Amino acid sequence: MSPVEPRQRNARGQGGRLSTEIVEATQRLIDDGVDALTLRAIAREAGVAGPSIYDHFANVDAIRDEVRGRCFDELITSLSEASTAADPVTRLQAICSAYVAYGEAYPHRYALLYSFVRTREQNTATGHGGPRALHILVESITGCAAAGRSSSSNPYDDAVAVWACIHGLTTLRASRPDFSQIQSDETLRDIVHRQARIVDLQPRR
Amino acid sequence: MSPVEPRQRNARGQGGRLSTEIVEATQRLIDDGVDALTLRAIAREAGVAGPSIYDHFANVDAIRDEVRGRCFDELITSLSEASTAADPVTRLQAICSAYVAYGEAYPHRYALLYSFVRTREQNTATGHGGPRALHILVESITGCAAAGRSSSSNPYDDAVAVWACIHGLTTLRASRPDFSQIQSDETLRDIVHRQARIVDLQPRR
DNA sequence: TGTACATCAGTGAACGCGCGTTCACTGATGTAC
DNA sequence: TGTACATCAGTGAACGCGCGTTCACTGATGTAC
Repeated sequence: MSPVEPRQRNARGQGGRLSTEIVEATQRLIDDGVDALTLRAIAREAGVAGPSIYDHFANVDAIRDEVRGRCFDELITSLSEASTAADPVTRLQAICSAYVAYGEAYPHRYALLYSFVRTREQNTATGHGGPRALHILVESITGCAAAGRSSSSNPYDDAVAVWACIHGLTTLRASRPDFSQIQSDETLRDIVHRQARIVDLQPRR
Repeated sequence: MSPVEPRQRNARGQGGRLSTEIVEATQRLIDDGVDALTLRAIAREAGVAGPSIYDHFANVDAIRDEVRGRCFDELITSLSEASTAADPVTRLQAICSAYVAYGEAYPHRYALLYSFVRTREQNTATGHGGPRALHILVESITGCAAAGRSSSSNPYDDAVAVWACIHGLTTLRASRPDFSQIQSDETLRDIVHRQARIVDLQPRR
C-alpha cells in the first residue's frame, strides 16, 4: 500500500511538483473507486505527510476539481483524436465510440465529470468540458448534413440529443455491466444514427 | 434538526415499525443530498439511539438497499400510472415524461437507483427495477408498432435504446440544471420519437 | 574559500470530533400462577 | 385480584479508529558577506 522506500523530497525550487503528484495520487484513488476520498488517504497515496497537502491545496474539493478538469481535457483530447476519418458519418461514429470508450475505460473519472456540483464556482471553473464535447458533436453533425448524409436541420439541437443519449448509454454500461444489449456496438450505432438523423445510403437489412 | 419532543417508543409487538421509520429517515437524508450516509446520522434523523438500528438492519448498506428497492417500486408505479392514454404514441410519451419527471423530482433517489453496485447480492436483490421499467417500454413500443405508429421491427431493442437515452437525459438534467436545451420537453419528445421509430402522421413544421 | 543566515520543502505530534460497534442496563408491558 | 417474572423495545456509556487541522520543528540547500 505505502511505498517501500520513503519518498524523496523535491529539490529546492521544485516544490510545485508535489502539486502534480497529489493530483495524480487522487486520480489513482478515484480510479480504484474509493468511496471516501479523504485528505489523509490522498497524502498516503502520494507518500507524503497529511499537512503537506495544505501547501498546495485548500482542501479535498480543490484537489477533486483539479482532477475533474484534467479528466475533461483527457476526454476532449480523446474525442479530437478520434475525429480523423474522411467520411463524416464514420467520423461522427468514431467520436461517439471514443466518448463511450472513455467512460468504459475510466468509469469513476467519467462519473466525476457528471457528479453533482456543489458550488457555482466549481461549476463555472470546470464546467466547460460539456460544451467543448458538445461543440465537437455539433461540427460533426454539421459535416454530415453538409454532405447530405444527415437530414438534420438543426445540428445543435441534434448534437444535444446525441450527447444526452450517449451519456445515458455510457452510465448504463457502467451500472449494468451484465446487460449485453447495452454493451453492444450495434446499440450505440443505432442510437447515434437516429439522433443525428443519419440518412443511410443503403438501408440496413 | 432533532425532534423537540423525544420519540415515543413503539408498543409491545409493534417493534417492527421502527424498521419502517429508519428507512423513511434514510430516504429523507438521501433526498437532502447528504454526502456521507452514516448509521449515526440515520439514527438521529429517526429520533433513536444509534445501537437501536442493529435490531433491524445489519449495517447502512442494508438500509440503503431497502430504500433503493422502495424507490424502484415508486418509479415503476409512477410509470404504470402514466400509462393510461388511449393513443399509443401519447402513452409512450407520457411514460417517458413520467420517467424523467421522477428523476427531476427526486434526483438523489434516482442517482441511488443507478449507483455503482458493490456486491452481486445487492445487484440481484434490487436490480429488477431496470428490467421492470424496460418491460413497460417494450409493451408501449409494441403497441405503437401494432397501431402502425412506429416502424419498429424489434420493440425490445428499441426500448433499450429509449431507456438508455431518457436515462441520459434525466441525469444530464440533474447535473446541468442551467442548460435549457436539455430541460426542454421538445428535446425529450424528439429523442423518444426517434429511438422508438415513431412515424409522424403529419410531419412537424 | 569560509561561514553565518535565510529559505524551502516538507514532518511529527497533538487536538477535538464523529464514526461503528459492544455491552450491560432500563423501564414499560404482558403473562403465569 | 395480586404478584412475581419474562419479554420487548429500546438506551447510555464506553472503546478504539480515522479524520481535518494546528503548530512548532527539521534538515537540506542556496546566498550574502
